[in-house]
Amino acid sequence: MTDLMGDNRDHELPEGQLESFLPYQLSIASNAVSSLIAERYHKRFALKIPEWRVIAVLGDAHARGAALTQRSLTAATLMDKVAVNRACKVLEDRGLVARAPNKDDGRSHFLQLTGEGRAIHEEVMPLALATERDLFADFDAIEQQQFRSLLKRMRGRAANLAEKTND
Amino acid sequence: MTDLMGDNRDHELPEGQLESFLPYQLSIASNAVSSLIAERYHKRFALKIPEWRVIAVLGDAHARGAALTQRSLTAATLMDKVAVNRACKVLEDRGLVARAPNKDDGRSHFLQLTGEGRAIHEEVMPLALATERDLFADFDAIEQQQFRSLLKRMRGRAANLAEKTND
DNA sequence: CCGCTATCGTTTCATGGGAAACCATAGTGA
DNA sequence: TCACTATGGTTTCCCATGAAACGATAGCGG
Repeated sequence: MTDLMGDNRDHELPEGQLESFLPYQLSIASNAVSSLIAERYHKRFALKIPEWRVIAVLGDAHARGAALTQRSLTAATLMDKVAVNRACKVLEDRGLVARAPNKDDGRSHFLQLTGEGRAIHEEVMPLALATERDLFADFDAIEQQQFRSLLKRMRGRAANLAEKTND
Repeated sequence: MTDLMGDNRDHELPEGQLESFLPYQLSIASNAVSSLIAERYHKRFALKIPEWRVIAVLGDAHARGAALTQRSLTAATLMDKVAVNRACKVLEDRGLVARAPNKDDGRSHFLQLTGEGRAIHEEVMPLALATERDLFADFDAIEQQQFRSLLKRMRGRAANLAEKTND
């Protein structure tokens, strides 16, 4: 029973409950994926994930002819308003987004991609999609759809439980 | 009530690509779950997730009559060695973990739960499992298994891609 | 018009967590 | 035995992140 003291070769894989605990599995999977993404974007475009998200949303908005405030970016990306603000500032300094005055509300501006910003967007999205394809390489179509669906349900479930617990 | 005057095209829900981008879905799902867990543990036991993980692994080790070094905890939890060290220090200060000298290696110690630590472990694990059940409440057995399996494959895939990219 | 409150955006502050530096001990080869 | 390197653990430093405080403007009710 206490053989470990004598033979203290602590081999890996404790095979404990932690390994099979879902939030743990979810967390490490998410971390692994996020790290991969962050590394690729940083390496090729010097963009962090929050900045990339803003570009993705603004690019999409531009395609629909819309301009967004930071507020709507916050809603669209599910990021903190501070994170959005910082990302926008960085992108503005790099000349990838421009602010236009909002005549209806002096507190905010409308943000949109500049020409250069759109060029980056055009380059960045294929990399995103390629990475997604890489990740899904050994998933068939049904598994992909299931995975997305399960993630969405899990997220809704967690949010639901949180708001109940939260007093 | 904050319905911003019709002209304002502010409420467009992100019909965009971001919503359907897998790493995004994974990230927000993971965040939602982690937040829920963190809140519950913090509220009831004043434990943070790293500390909880260490307790889980040490409790499991104890059940097998094993004592672990920080090194093996690092391997078992996939956390940074600094994170492990900090968690251990906190748990030691709270009297939940004790260090025993490692006669074979003067640099490290064997860590194990104290009586009080085991008591916490006994309380904490049911909460973990209950939370997991809550999260899986509307998943049937097959979906649960699929979800775990898909997460594991995705994680392996990401790790694999990362090590290739990284030079 | 005048307060009062709510909201957008920005700045400031505190905290968490990782990278790298550091110390002590172990292992190795001459 | 004596260097030299490797490793477990600890400390230090830095950056990312979110909460709270803040300033400015908007909206609302007198």
